[in-house]
Order: sequence, then C-alpha cells, then structure tokens
Amino acid sequence: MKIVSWNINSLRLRIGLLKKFIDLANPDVICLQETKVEDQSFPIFELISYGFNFIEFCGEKSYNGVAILSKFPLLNTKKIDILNYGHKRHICSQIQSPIGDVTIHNFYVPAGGDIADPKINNKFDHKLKFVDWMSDFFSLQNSSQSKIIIVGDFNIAPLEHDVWSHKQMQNVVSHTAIEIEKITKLQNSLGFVDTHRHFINPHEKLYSWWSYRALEPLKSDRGRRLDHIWISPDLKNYLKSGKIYRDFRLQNQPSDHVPIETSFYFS
DNA sequence: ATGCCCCATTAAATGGGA
Repeated sequence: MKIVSWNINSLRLRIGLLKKFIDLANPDVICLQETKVEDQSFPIFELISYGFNFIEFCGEKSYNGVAILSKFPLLNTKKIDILNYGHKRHICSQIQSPIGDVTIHNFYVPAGGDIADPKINNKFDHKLKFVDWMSDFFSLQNSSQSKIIIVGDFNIAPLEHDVWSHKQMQNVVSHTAIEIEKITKLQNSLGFVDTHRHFINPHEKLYSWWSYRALEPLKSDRGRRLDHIWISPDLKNYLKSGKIYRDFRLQNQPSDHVPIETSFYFS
C-alpha cells in the first residue's frame, strides 16, 4: 500500500500534473493540501475516472482546502474546524486497507506569517495553537484506536538537516525553537514514527519544499522539509519504504512542495 | 541572500504563501 501527501497549491491548476504523478507513482491513497477549490467545483468525476473511487474533500474559495483520494473504501469521514477559525485545514477518514482499517488524518497547518512572535503576529499565534490542538487531540486517542497515520503540510521543519542552514534558519518561521518544541510534543503525544527519517539518516539533508523565488531551486537547494507522513507505533512493522519526489519541483508550473510517499507491506 | 516568485480573485492591486 502506497500513501502520498502533497501540497498541490491549487488542484485545478495542477490536475494535469497530478495525473502525471499518478501515472508515475501509482499510489493507493493521496492526501492533498491547498486545493484552493470550493466543494461544488471539486473535480470529483475526473479523479474517479482516474482510478480513485473513494474521494473526500473539504474546501473553500482561494485558500486552504484538503482532500483524500483513495482506491480503498473510506469510512467515517470527519472534517474538524480546528480552533473555529473557519479554515478548511483538516479531514480524516478510516481506510479499509489491505493492512486493516487505518485512520488517516490530513492536515494543512497554518504557515504562520513572517514574524516569529505570537504577541505581535496573529498568524504565528494561530500556528502554535493549531499544533497544540493536534497534540491535545492525539494525547486523548486511546490505544484501541490504533493504526493511525497523520500526514500533511505541517509547515515545520523539525530537524537540523530538514533545512538548508540550521544556523541561518533559527529565527525563520518554520524552524524556530518554539515550533520545534511544539511539533516534538505532537510527535511524542502518540509516539509517532517520522516515516521518512525512519529510512533516511537524520544527518542527510532532506527537503520537500523549495521557494518559488529561487531561480534554480534544486541547484541552490535551499529547501525545507515541511511535509510529513507519521505513523502510530503499531504500524511500524508494516513499513516498506519512504520517498520524496524531488524532481517534481522541476516540472512545468510546479507546486513549491513536492509529493512525499510512504509504502507499507501487505499482510 | 528569502531575493529577483506564484496563486486566486479580480481587473491593476491585494492577501497569502513560508
């Protein structure tokens, strides 16, 4: 079973690129963020005809928006308006998968604005509270609801080599100490395994996002690992591989984020 | 060295991304 997370930065603009990715990677489940499309305009039939018979989405005009595309049945879909901001930043479903029923949560964590001070920057305050909400939420999940996957654009690069320069990024939103503290607390809330770091040594640079401002993003390679696929500990034995599609940053009209993937063994 | 960008909405700016 292959699961993908991708901040696509406008689904309608990049539906062709999504199909190209599907042809290449053949994923079973795709979680999208920043779909930027209202539900009545969601290209549901186009995606069903592309092999995803089970689709759940939660969108709004211009901003945010999340979706789950699946080849396996999706049950009990929930869309939580986290902290009541009215933003479409969460959707979760139960996947009837070959490795049993798995609950998948798809998050688009707020970017947080420019200034890393919650007292003068409301967006940063929102971001910190959003991650706190996630920690509290998963702290309350009991062990009977096992097999949980959380994915999405967390907008935080937690490790030293998740950014191109740990030193120069220390005061830049996405890699500040307070954000790293919050996301580490989230990871500990349920003992989540960071699936990409499970396969790739923490001393190796690893990114999933490169600024649009870079002329040759992969050459200067000033990226950040903002996108994540985490699993509850009971899924660890199923882990097969992790992959980040770096080259997708070089496609025509790319998203600034690339697709990330985690594969699981059957049985 | 996050700077020289990109997207959606809407009609030449603006808000948001990060």
